[in-house]
Amino acid sequence: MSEIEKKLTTNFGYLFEEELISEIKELGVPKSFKEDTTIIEVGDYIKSMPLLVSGAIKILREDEHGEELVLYYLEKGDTCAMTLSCCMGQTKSKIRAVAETNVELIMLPKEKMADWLGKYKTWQSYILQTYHHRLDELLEALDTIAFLKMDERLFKYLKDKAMVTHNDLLHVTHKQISEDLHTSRVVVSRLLKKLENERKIQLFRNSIKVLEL
DNA sequence: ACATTAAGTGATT
DNA sequence: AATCACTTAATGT
Repeated sequence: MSEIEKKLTTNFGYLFEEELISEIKELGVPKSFKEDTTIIEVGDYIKSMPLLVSGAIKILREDEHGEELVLYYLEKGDTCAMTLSCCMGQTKSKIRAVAETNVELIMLPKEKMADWLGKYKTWQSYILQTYHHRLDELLEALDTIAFLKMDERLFKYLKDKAMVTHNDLLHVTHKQISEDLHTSRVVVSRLLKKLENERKIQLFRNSIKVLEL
């Protein structure tokens, strides 16, 4: 049994019945992406659906000028709700997915999606749960942008990032953060300095340590 | 030694 | 919170 198959069993074994797991093993194509590589670009047509086996994926909204904004992260056991709607309809992706860490995926042929919905109860509830979960995350992202001030947004961003990477030391520059939050580098630098004075983080060149988790 | 990139800061809108 | 203009510090060639 391959490494990825083992991980599949550990991460999804309790979710799916054995039959479904073995179908996934048979039909799924393992794929991996290195940190910081783009997995899905805005406008891509989706031909298969990914199951996230390990690592974390950052989901971004992007406007026509390439200006971006982080929406939420996917972690192991998750799948992409955007892909689901793209697989069902024949629409293009409206989001960008970038590997936050090294990532292992299993790509499932989209033709099977509808089949499995009828065939496997566990699959059905997994898909519904995914939609539910994503809708929640999206609302949370909306609240963050609408109601939180920039300094709170920034601190939340850092905490989320530390959470999905399982590491309180973040390798990121002020410029990258400003792009993810869709603001300017100067603002990020100033607010980070403020957070450091409040003993919530520690600043280094090219990295930030989150103290209050 | 020089160029480039990251980060800090005052002033203005 | 954004932008400009400038400085300082670290890093690469």
